[in-house]
Amino acid sequence: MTYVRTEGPLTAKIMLVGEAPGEEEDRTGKPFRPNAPAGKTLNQLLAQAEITRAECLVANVARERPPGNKISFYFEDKKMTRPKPILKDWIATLKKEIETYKPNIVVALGGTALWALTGEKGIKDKRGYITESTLVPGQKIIATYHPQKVNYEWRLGFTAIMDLRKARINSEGPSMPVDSRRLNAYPSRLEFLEYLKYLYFEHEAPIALDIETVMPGCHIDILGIADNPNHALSFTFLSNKKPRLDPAKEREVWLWLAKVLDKLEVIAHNGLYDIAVLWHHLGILCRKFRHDTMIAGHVCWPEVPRSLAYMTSICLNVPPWKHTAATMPSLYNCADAANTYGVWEVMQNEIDKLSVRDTYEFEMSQVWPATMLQLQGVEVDLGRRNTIKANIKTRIAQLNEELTQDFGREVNINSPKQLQNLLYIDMSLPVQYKRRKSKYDNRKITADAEALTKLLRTTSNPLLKKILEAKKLTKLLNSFIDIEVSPEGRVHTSYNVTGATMQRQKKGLVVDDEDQYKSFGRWSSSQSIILPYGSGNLQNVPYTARTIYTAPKGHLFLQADYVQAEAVVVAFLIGDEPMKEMFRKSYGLTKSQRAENNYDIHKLTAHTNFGIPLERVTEAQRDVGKAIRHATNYSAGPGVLSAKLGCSMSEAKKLLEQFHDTCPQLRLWHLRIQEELRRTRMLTNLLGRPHRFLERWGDNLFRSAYSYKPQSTVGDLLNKSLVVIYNEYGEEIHLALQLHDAIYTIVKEEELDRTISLLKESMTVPLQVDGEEFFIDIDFAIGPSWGELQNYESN
DNA sequence: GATTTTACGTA
DNA sequence: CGTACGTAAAATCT
Repeated sequence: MTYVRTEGPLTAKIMLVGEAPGEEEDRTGKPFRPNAPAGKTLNQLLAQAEITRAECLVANVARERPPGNKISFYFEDKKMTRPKPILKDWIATLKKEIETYKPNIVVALGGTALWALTGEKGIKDKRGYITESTLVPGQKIIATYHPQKVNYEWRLGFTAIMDLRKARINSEGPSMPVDSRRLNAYPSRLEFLEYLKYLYFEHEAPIALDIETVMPGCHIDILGIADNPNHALSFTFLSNKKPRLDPAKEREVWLWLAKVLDKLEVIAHNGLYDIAVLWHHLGILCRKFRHDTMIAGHVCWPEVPRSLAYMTSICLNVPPWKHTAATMPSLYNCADAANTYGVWEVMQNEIDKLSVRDTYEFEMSQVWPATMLQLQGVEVDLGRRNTIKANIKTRIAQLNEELTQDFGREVNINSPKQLQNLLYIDMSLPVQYKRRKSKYDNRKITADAEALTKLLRTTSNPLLKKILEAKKLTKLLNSFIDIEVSPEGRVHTSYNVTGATMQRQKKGLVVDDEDQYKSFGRWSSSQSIILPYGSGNLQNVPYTARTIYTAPKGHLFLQADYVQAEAVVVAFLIGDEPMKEMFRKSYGLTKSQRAENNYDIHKLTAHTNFGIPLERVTEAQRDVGKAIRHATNYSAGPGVLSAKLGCSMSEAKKLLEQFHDTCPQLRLWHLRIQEELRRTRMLTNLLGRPHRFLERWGDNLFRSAYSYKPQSTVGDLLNKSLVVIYNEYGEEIHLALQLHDAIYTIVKEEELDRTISLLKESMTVPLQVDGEEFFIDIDFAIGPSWGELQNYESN
């Protein structure tokens, strides 16, 4: 084993510390070799951060390559907190090197280096902030992701580059950055009142607002305001969930706050939450909420985390503070407010630099209908709900009883493990594997619905049919029928304008959630933490469960949905003339008129694919057309198609080839998308929303990119209409739900036709591809509940 | 008790 | 080698 020495000029301002040598490092005795993956990536990241590697000291914590490149080898315990003696020695060496060479800043590359320098774990939360080392007290450090982690998760490269830039900026001297913020976390009531009066009478610029809330119910316990990035006050209303002030005195504070919020423009981070709570609990309308840093983050960097802690690490040079949430909540809140202000100033520039102001304002305008929909909720017909619930329960019990008889014992079919054992061991059925995302992934045994369906098809075993039915009903019951409703008999959902959920309840606290953060401009829907009633997500309720949502007496559920929206966009984007022709001809026709004329995209696909005259395409052939169209639009493979159609792989392959022969435009368009990506890694949808893709160059990136323009155009189109309906006709149109390409309203029967014409007018928005204008048709359907909608053709 | 995995609902 | 989203129950970890 070669000892890998620290490399670079001894007078370096920046010292980079990695984890351990790899194969190439072991061979050459030098750290981060450019011909090894991690070294290559490190060099790329440094170049982008404008750091000259030759001017840096480069070291590793461990000086010899561990077996299998596994750093855990050097630890006594699995959690990697107790180093073995050899690692202790190396850390002592590192300490000595830092003390001797005195770099201005040490960059910890990855979790192991962070731990060695500070004793702390959790690179994701600790990265991006300038802190002091505990290994060498007084030594300035910053942590970022290890280059090898960036290799595995390419999108982290953006973050690593930003962190390295911060390191460069902080490398001019050894001293810690000056923190000039004045955070007043414990003002007296009079002091806070004075501050509110000052804001009301003298302050003119926007203020940043942040609230902390306690569960259950999201009552405000702390409220912070910043009037600039360096000055904030936080006032505590509740301690141990009890008011600190007597009601009259507390009311005075809220009254002044309401006056301030009525006068000054407000900046917030995920202000959707704050304004909903202020309105719901206090009746305070934050009418000048104009700026949101989370929305700014989403618009500027759609594939990057959007929590305040993350954005602050990228935008500002302030100390970390999120760890103070539990111990010093008011100071934490105060820093939240100040940092929100600071991030906002930076993002203002970024918005203009990236020319995304229109998209930003567009997302801001969605805040109001989203808030209204969350607080309003949807009524549940409890009588109906209970009937359905009882019926499903009876059927499940019956099926379970039969299955127990059939198996000769009790089997929990909702347990993947038990079901697999039953199918593949007890019943000796052929083992089914999950479709892999990549051929390099391991094959995984599965007993999911797709596997069961396939087994049912090949073996015709009636047990499988029962299992499928029981599983489906259990899901329906647990997720969508057996739900808790509010005392008012309603359910609520939180619509997330920036796509993925950003906050959720954890141990009673509201925390940021950063697991997923990619969004193409469509809203997501999740459990409202203010009004936690219902199944949470209202965008995935199955048709059978929708019947429990009924319109009040004398009212109807009205659905307005864009017809074949994504397919229309695809047709015009790829320049498929027969498809465009069909959509042009059918535009403005009613559903029945389209049917009479065989204006049907899937029939058309079957027609071009099999050469069958349009009017002679059978239902079965149409289904094949539909499956092919679906598969090809999103560049799915033959595996998906064969599963969908229940045909063999070779048949599916043939169908796909046939499709591409008759519709070469699609593949050409895919190539054009690749070319567009190659130039700037940016795609812009038909409504001007840009999206910068951060994933590694390859098929996954391409597939994601192919779906971007159609999906996000339709999402934006619908939200654009929704905002118009809310702003222009909010008083007379009762909006109920948003479902990506459909808007649901509740109407009085006598106002049906007028509402339809207003909706039609608001939803008719022109789109353009290469100067050619087109529209997407709108269909209407009505019914007594969300689940019983019938096509409605008004005059 | 907390976190991860598996499965599954919608567009 | 569809994508995107959120949630429930089981499995697994600590």
